[in-house]
Amino acid sequence: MDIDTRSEFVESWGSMGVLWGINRSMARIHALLLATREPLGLEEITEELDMSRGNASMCLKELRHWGVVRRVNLTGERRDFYIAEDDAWSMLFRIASERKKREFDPALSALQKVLASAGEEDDLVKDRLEELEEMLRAMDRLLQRFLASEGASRGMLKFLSAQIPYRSKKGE
Amino acid sequence: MDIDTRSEFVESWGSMGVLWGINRSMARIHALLLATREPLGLEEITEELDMSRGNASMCLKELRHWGVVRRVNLTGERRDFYIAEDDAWSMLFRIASERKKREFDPALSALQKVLASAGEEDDLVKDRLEELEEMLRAMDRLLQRFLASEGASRGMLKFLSAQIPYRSKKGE
DNA sequence: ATGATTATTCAGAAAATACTGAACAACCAA
DNA sequence: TTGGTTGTTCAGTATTTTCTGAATAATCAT
Repeated sequence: MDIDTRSEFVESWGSMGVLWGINRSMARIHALLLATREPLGLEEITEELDMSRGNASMCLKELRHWGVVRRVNLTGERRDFYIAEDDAWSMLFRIASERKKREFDPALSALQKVLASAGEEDDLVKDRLEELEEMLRAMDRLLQRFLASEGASRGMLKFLSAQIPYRSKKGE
Repeated sequence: MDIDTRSEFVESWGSMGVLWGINRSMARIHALLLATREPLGLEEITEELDMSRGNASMCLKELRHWGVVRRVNLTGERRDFYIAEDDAWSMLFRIASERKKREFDPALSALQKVLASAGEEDDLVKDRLEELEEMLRAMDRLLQRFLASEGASRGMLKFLSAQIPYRSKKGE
């Protein structure tokens, strides 16, 4: 694959990462793995993306935690290698759910509390906040519809997992 | 309105602000104006939210720039006062559009370039990236449908803008 | 065991972001 | 004009976030 094109993709994906709340390094690593056929080792990643081992290691740990990246062992290789999981949806799905829970839902319920306590005399405020609540609920529905589509595009699991000749490792 | 409830709303809205990419101070000011019947002056805002005049002034400038807050003049008052615009949608609409343009669209086109340059031999990568592209386009459609609903909830423009024959005083 | 290789952690450095406050500007009234 | 009041700006500061790199841990071969 064209190397310039790939690095442009890596950087774009890095910028977009903030949209779903992951930092640039994580998103860049994820992009690199997505765009690469072969599993990559820490060495290759730090080299290609020009970042420290420590940072890369931490990012990979988190990416694995989100279920977005998997660690594999190649026969004859001592080092660890990493590949992107096949369903990129899961990243969005999990991270978005998490953020929704942490940031969205509290605001929604606070708003509903305000609404409940707004006396009838507060017409202006009440109308405005009702509109706001409607907006949040619209977002909620939209988000849910989006998240519900997770799994829709599964099924093309003709993926690396099996075909990479690898041996298992304890403590995985 | 219950003061505790209101401040809880202000803080929640502040946290949620980061979701659409505005900072805490801006979102808090916006929330305060949304939850308040009367127009507020700089003084009241800095006092209630405990922030500097400079910060509040800058935030209000930006909020006006996004078309989310309006400046009004009260008869007999020399100072400026501020109210939240009636259609809170516009905030999301404009900010989301902007972010989409800056962060989303470049990633999508970079991805499409990668796809175009991925040779047929790269089956694995290609499949994976096609799935990714599909995901981004799904988000695109969703975002567009959401943004298209702007205007749907207009029409309750029974608002402050002109009427305000008002006189506010410190120590309400 | 020892040494060689690779992985992880985390205290501190660096960078990015947000905020303050004082200087200045704009405005008004007398 | 002057003096008083309010608004805006921005250089510097504070805070938060991200990254580095050296220390440590883990693993493997011999």
